[in-house]
Amino acid sequence: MKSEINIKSIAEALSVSISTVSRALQNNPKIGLKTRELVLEKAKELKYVPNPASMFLKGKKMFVIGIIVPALDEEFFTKVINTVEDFFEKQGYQVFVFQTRNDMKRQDNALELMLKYRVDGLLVSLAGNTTDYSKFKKVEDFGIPVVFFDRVPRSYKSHKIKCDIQKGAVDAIGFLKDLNCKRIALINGPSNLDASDERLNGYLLGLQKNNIRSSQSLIKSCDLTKKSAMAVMEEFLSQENVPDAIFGFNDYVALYAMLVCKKRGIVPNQEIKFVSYGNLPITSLMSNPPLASVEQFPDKTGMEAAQLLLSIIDNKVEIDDYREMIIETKLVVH
Amino acid sequence: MKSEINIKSIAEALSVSISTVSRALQNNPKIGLKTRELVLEKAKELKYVPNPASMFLKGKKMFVIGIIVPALDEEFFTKVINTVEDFFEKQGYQVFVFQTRNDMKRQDNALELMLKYRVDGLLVSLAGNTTDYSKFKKVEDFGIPVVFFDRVPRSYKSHKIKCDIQKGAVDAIGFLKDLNCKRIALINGPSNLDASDERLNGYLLGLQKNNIRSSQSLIKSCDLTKKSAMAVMEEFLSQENVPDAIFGFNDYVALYAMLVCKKRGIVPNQEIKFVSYGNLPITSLMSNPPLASVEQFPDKTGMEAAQLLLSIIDNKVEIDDYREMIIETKLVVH
DNA sequence: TATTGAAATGCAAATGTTTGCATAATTTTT
DNA sequence: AAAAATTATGCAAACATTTGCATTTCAATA
Repeated sequence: MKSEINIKSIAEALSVSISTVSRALQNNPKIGLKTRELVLEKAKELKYVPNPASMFLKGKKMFVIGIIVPALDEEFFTKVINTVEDFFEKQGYQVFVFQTRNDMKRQDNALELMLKYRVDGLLVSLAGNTTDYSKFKKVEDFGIPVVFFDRVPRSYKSHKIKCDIQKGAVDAIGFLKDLNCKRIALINGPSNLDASDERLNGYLLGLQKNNIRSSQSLIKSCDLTKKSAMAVMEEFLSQENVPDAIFGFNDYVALYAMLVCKKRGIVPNQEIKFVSYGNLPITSLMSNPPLASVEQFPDKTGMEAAQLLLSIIDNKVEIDDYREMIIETKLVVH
Repeated sequence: MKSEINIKSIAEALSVSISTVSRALQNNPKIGLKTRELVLEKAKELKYVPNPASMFLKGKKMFVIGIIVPALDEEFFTKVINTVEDFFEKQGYQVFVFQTRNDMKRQDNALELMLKYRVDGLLVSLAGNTTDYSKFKKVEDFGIPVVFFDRVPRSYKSHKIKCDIQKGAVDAIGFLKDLNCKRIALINGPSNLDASDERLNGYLLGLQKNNIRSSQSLIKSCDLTKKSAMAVMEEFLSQENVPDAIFGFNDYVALYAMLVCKKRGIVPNQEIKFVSYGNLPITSLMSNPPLASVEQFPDKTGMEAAQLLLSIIDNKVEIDDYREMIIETKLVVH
């Protein structure tokens, strides 16, 4: 009901055939210059907007990429998005964004939308509570390639670009050991995240390598919200075995934990040292950022994921020739 | 070429007519229960995905809303996005996001995409360098309603939800006056932004109301990047007339300016007081946040914009019965 | 002038789905 | 048992555009 101008309207207004109009609009050289100009002019005059239906009917490419992230208010993801956009724009694609806010239902809806809009490819960082991958299967069965990045599925077979979380953890623990920390606590993320598992493993491995005894009382999880992270920190400060270092799931968690210290008059990074993941620019605004943070290179992650996706779209890599890539991490000391 | 499964495949597989399949998939009660179940089962088995072409051909609603913002890494916009999503999800719509990164060309591309995908409505916060509104005209002529929020066009007629920037500035200056500040500097945004004009006007009005003489040397602009904001602050500190207060375009600008102070050993908010716009949660993580910040209520902005857009979509408000709304601001002292 | 060749344009089929109308099958009523 | 009412299914047109093939138009050549 929106606009009733179609190529037929233009054809009638100019007394030419529909095919002539169609070809003129595509700048087909078979159409004479005069006719072509007339058509283009009339199209503008009538405010013609092509109906995408035929694109879908004829199975044409849409030149659109979808990117699904857990959250838009995490700097890591916006950095990835920017890189992906820059890359695909150069290739003539547009990128649109969808956030799941860590909800699988929203994620599934997003996948249906991508299917409906026939995107040419999909980059995904998983919602935290993803338990069922059938929608991803559906998308891929349909022929739309999916590349996971950062928060990648544990067992589901697919293309994956992830960073070496474990090595980052080992480095971080080593750094704290050198500062003579002995009671290093981990504020981890939710247990259903693969990323949490890897942090825990890296943390334990790091302790082991540095001959530090691990303790159940120094390992706690939060759901990554401010409230939850602060509550966990309160627990640490209230218990008998008070940590002398905090290893945060990411910079935000560390910053939230620091807030609790400040509230209690404890100056961060003195009695209690902080390290975390992300090395996000936001920390550069703080007077007391974490002493060190594991850089995860969102630019590189985004670039690798985008390049892999394009290769699959261009049939240079088979859609089911699943590739995995590990992005190196680096502990950055501030 | 992606998937060749259509309702015809299902119809043939079950030896029923295409119309029966179509109706069964729509849960049309005219179709017998057994048939319906058979069809649904077969559809799943064959991994049928409906072709959106017919939606477009028949002019059906897509139940999709687009939202275009200048940047995803500004907390204000992600908050608006969250609110808009929550609202529209309840109404059965999906929301997809596009960022322009303050580039009009990207914005125009995004508008073409919205047209191509036939979104039911559009929420837009303008790219900084928007000079030409013809693409917006095109979208609206086509019948897709557009509601601008926060960064709204100055002269282009449209639906607009914006906040009372000027009053915020006057309040902020009053606050600084009470702290005995006499040389209040403004670090404004780029001059092509309407939001910059309003801040300047509010700033000047505030000075006037408080009997403070304005000075050209206390007004500078940056392009909102960290580098640019810090450069401006350097200038202020190097010039003869050193400010005793900084009024920042937003919290980020103020935080960047504070970094310069710290680098020079000046403790922020002592010799030089800071106030800004946004009252963003991020400032709560700082040990020295701006003394006060003008809250712009992203939730309210998003909600009002979403509600207005829905009213237009539902034909409760005519698309060209342009509404404007001013969201009150509030100076929040930390 | 007739013939050839090229350029410009038109016809009609094809694409996937919905839907009003028609028909067929079944059940209910007389 | 026949007629009427109900239920289930099918036919075919409609939607906007593209495109292979056919046709027309016109200019150039023989």
